Amino acid sequence: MFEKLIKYNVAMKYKSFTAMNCSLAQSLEILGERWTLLILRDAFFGIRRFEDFLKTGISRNVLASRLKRLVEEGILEKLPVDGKSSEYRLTNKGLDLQPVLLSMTHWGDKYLPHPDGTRIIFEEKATGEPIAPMSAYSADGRPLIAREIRGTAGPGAKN
Amino acid sequence: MFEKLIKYNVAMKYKSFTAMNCSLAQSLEILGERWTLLILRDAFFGIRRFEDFLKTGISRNVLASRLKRLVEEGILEKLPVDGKSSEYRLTNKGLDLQPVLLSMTHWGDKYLPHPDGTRIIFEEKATGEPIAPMSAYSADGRPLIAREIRGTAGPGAKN
DNA sequence: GTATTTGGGTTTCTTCAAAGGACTGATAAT
DNA sequence: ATTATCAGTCCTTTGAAGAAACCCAAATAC
Repeated sequence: MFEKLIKYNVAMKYKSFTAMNCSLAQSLEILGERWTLLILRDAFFGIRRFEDFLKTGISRNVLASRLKRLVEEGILEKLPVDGKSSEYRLTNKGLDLQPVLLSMTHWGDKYLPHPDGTRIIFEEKATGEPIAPMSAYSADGRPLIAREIRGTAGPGAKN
Repeated sequence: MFEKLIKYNVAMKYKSFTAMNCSLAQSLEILGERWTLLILRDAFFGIRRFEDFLKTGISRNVLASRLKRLVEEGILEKLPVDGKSSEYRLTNKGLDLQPVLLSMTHWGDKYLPHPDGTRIIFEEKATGEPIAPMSAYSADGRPLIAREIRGTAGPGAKN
């Protein structure tokens, strides 16, 4: 009689992607919430404080909820600073999201451009040269386009 | 008197990212809606029909709304098939999203793995070799980690 | 040639999440 | 002791997701 309540209502939320057994779905379960990737973008640009993340335009309650989740997932770490406030910093897991952010940014640069030109140029610190546009590469370093790649089931594929 | 209606209610939705003048925000305005990237994943795996996209678990009304948007944005094209049904296919603009999907998938492979191993292996059709993990590269082809890259204002930066 | 199925949606209803503003509590500065 | 700052929480309103029912045109079955 209460099965439905117990099974569905305990933590009822938007339909979860985790049952999909697809790494993209697993990633989107965390990264796909509204504002999350923009918060991470800010983190990559050096933002660390709650009040500074707010300036992006997110509301306080949503920011609090996203930061909590990102800390739980080990993407950000929360560090207390002189008793009063605290800082959020990217972990290595978070830093490894840079290809995700760069891919989306480059795609936006190409297809949804600003009339005056590129908004932000990503360059190698050491040389000052712009980085290459994000692309897939073969194991031996040749750029690959979509049609040259196929997906095949690996050991963790749906059984 | 009707200004508010006209300005805000015509296409009132969640707070838009388009005013941010950031290519990532522009991309997320389209790609950041729930289910959108999973629909595109399916499209990359060859799904083309409404009823087949449904099998991912999305509900009909949301699927209809996402497909409509993706067609409007030129990411998918809708082609009539023998009078009755129709097909959705990736355009070049859509195919260019592969780095986005691969980056998220590789990150998920690494940090949210299936206990049995990789779920889907992406390989080069011509050689059968797995592709390289997604990474940023310098203009001359050296892989770059997050800390080696910085963003600087380009001509389209906020004025 | 009418009846049924199929593909591709739309409508309606309920529930959940985002937006936004007010409020809180703990530390720090005056 | 009073005010300001930082980092949240709480509350209300509104929009979007989920689910199921309904719709309609074309094809197919009988």
